[in-house]
Amino acid sequence: MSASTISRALAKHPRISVKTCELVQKTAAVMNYRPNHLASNLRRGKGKLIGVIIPRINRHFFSHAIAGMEAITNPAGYNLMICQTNEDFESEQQSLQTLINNRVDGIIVSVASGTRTTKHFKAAIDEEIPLLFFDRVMEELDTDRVVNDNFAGAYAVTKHLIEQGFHKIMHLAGPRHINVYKHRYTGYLKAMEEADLEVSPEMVIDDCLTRDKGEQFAEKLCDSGNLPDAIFSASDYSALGVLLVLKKRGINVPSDIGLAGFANEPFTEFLEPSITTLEQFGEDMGQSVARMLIDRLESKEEKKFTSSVSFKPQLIIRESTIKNKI
Amino acid sequence: MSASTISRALAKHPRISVKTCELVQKTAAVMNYRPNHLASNLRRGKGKLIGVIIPRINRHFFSHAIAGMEAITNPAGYNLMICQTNEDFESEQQSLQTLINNRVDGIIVSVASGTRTTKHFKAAIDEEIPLLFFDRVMEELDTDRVVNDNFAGAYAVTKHLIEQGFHKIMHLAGPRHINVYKHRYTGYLKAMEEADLEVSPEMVIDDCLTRDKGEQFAEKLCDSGNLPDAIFSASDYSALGVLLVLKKRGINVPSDIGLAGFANEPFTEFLEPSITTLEQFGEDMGQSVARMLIDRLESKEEKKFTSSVSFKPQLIIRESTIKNKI
DNA sequence: TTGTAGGCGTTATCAA
DNA sequence: TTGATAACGCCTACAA
Repeated sequence: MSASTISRALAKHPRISVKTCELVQKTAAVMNYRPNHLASNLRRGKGKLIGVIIPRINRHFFSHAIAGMEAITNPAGYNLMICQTNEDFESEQQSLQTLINNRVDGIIVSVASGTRTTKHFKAAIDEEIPLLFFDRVMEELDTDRVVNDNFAGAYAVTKHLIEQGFHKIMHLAGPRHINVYKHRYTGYLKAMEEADLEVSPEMVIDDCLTRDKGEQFAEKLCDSGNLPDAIFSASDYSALGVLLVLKKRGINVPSDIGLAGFANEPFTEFLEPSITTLEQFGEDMGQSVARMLIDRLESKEEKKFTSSVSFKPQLIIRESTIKNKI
Repeated sequence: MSASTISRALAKHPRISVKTCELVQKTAAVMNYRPNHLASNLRRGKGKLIGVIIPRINRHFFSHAIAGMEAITNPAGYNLMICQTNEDFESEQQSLQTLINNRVDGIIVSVASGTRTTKHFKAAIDEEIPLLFFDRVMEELDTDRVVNDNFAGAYAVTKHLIEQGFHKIMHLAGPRHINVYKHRYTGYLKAMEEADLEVSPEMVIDDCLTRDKGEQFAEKLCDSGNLPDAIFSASDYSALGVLLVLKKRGINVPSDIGLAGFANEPFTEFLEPSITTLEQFGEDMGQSVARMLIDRLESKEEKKFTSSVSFKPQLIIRESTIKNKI
């Protein structure tokens, strides 16, 4: 029997008799045949490789996202090539080149905070390598994407704070050129506006996403003596920093000041008080984006439109925002 | 100029003139030549692929380990193919087959807790695929490995507890057929023995590694009314479970009972009291094992002996074991 | 429905 | 020191 017949039988090609097909499959199993992916890859010019560019592998959200992607890509025969940018633009640019040189089948990107231009992504687009964004997107580019509805999340938590009786609510923000932080900001604004609460410029603190930054901010805030009713931080880490300083200073959360974060980092559950935050379903999002890419890669007709999936973060209400214990 | 000359020039083959070599390099750069890894892989019969089998990607320790491995393998041109076992033996066996079928260059394994036999690893050894163990090893197999010195870690923390005046110290243990938990157990035993402290069988609780198990254990313990002086858990998660129950029951840590965990999970720092534990340097360990594998793959002469690196966990003393605050 | 033949890009071997 | 050739194993256009 010729190699081509076998190849076709194994690939379940339609123009092959059922009998032959079954015979081949059985014989292949018996003689423990394993197709050589390397040869197949060369022939097809594709490596069954998916590139992933993320800020950091070992953050809670991203490690869960990777787990989700692997869960989809591995059984489908694709490998992941994972690159970390550490939020650095140069590194992102370089990772992209590496992936292109490796002839990856597709690229999933979560943009570094240092990135402000889309030029480097053109290289992938020029090579006709499908480019998908995950969580952190370049909104100017019309590509497949899986994101969080950060606006809804921020809106929900701010509204919750307001309903709890907090009125002067400050916001610890991230760089506004990143969709994620922009939307957390606008969601906050929207909720405040709807409640007729004023947001003066000094109520929004820029570039305050880390524990250190949160601590510095809280120290200054306490020194000023002019406390808000509550603080909604775009990051659990800066919320952590704030809480630690407030506790040190003897300011009670939530009775003196409410506090909420974003991302449901594991530690938020165990702080005292536990911190209200938003769960982001990283694993599901990872699965979703991987499925989206594989669909695009394996669908017969070229897809002419882009898909966009948005996950709604889940508000997790904890002690730090429940003003009046029952 | 012939393809072979160019190939040799690019590979810096010794039998090629310096002039030609330079010319080729320059020309390649000018015309933006990118070698096709796929073809090279086929020819060499190797895919520059490293398989990784771990219990779970998204655990703190393992996600850091992966980050460390990527940091080494990526620049060296290797990709990682990551498989999760979820501690299940079947899944481990299957992952191993998948990796072998993918013609990986080498395999790094952290054994699932469900695994009790080494038979399935023979397949990799038969195929002459280098097999390395990471953290969780099969001690019967003589392979390259990178591990924690769990004995030293457990010994150190137990000794610390004893020095703090805790004498009746219980141990929450994991499955003894896994080196990691066996050594945490024996390290504990050794420290107790050296201090002439008795360890009766009921002082060692088997299969108590999760938050749930820790809670169940603590409930029973409290009901019994017979509290030890301290508890050393082989897992931060069961230590967490214990702490939550003790707090609920109004038992003070550390003044009523001391508590220590293992692995320095991020939440241990923020619990109240913060928990004494051991840091495992996952990222460094990941780098180390990746380097070890690449060395083996790329060294000219076949290595005839196996390497073993042991990292010493760092004792991190926190509130949960400081009996007398100053 | 099946077989034949050629080529994907690289590299090892042999010959020049 | 360089060039020609073959082969890695699979896939597909074309022929039968």
